[in-house]
Amino acid sequence: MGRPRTPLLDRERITTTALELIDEQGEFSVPQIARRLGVQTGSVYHHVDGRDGIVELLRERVASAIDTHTLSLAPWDAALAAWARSYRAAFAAHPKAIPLLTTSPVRAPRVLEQYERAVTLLQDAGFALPDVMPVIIALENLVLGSALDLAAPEAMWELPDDTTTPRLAAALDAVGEGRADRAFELALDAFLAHARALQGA
Amino acid sequence: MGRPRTPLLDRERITTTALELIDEQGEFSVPQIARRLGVQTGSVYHHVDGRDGIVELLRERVASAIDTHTLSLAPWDAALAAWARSYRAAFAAHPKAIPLLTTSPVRAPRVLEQYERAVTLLQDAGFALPDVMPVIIALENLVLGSALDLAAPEAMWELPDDTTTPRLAAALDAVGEGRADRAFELALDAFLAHARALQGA
DNA sequence: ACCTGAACACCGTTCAAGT
DNA sequence: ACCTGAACACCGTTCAAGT
Repeated sequence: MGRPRTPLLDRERITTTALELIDEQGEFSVPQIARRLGVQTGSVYHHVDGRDGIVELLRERVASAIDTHTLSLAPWDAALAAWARSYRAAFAAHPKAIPLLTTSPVRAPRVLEQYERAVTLLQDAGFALPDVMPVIIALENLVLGSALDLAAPEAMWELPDDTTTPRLAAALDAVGEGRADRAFELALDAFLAHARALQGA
Repeated sequence: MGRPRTPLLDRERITTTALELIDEQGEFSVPQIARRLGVQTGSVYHHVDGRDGIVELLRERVASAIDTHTLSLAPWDAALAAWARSYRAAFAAHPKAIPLLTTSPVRAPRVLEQYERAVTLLQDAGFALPDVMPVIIALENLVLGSALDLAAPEAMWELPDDTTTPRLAAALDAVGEGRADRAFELALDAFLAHARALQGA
């Protein structure tokens, strides 16, 4: 067949298809993507830096849903809280992708820019320079840890047998639905209170 | 050859070999394990419930390093703090295994028992039942999020170009070595302070 | 019960050949 | 530059055959 008049593939469509596959089945493979797009497996490699490259594109795609406007809010603690919620919501929109995206470092420029702005926010708010990154990383840990919890909703705490862990079962029953959300909000509250204390010192 | 007088394989050695492979290269495969143990690939399946079963064994192995004695400490907040540190340290001992272990639910009895004890600890300390699980899950999120940060040490924040994110680069320089540890301790402090406040209410 | 040896479907990646 | 078609090494899993 050779080169088509107009390209059959592009990074955009490859990323979209990969995300669809993940949303449906929790996984994706290069042959699966090619099949959906009616193309040979090898063709995908002309647009993308291997399977890892596709994961990187997914990271950027998911992160693009984070509302960067949040970092312009005032005061600074409201900005941080809104950013964290939006960050978590972006990942929560694709729960099955979370394991894939949280395991390797952030390189996407779009994401790094957000960290740059967060640093500025905290410096302007009067945080000591050595405190800035620990605060941001602690918040990120909180978001990602909570996102992991979201990734395995009920399964995460599906007990094999109530009789071996009766207290755990009772405690789980007492929380019910918004379990993951409540844990996140609790941790976020804790974090913000501590950050405020740190700002003064 | 048929059945040997004394078994060539057991779950213990399979788990150990898988963990060795992960520590060395960040991955493992069933054929690799078999090769190291001088055995055919298929033989492994006589002792283990597939590749996923090996991951489950790894989860239990790593979790077995958590010091359960910590949950007997007093007062309750000291117990929680020590438990969290030991939990994190157990994962930190095998950083390359973290992505594999944090992505799926906890089923190992050994781990569930610890949660049972944590529930008891908090109930005895006077926490309202609906508050118990959010507190524990928030702490777990903190531990796992921080463990993920440990999994990709320098790589996590290796900036491609200081000029595009100068403030981020400066803030990172200002923290240096104990970056991940400081973020964890900061988040843990925040969490404990908030938990103490919650206990009264 | 436990191991071999072979098989199967699937994967990631590369590459000459075509336009 | 972009796609095909075929190839390669590797993977997870199963299973008859042997002891």
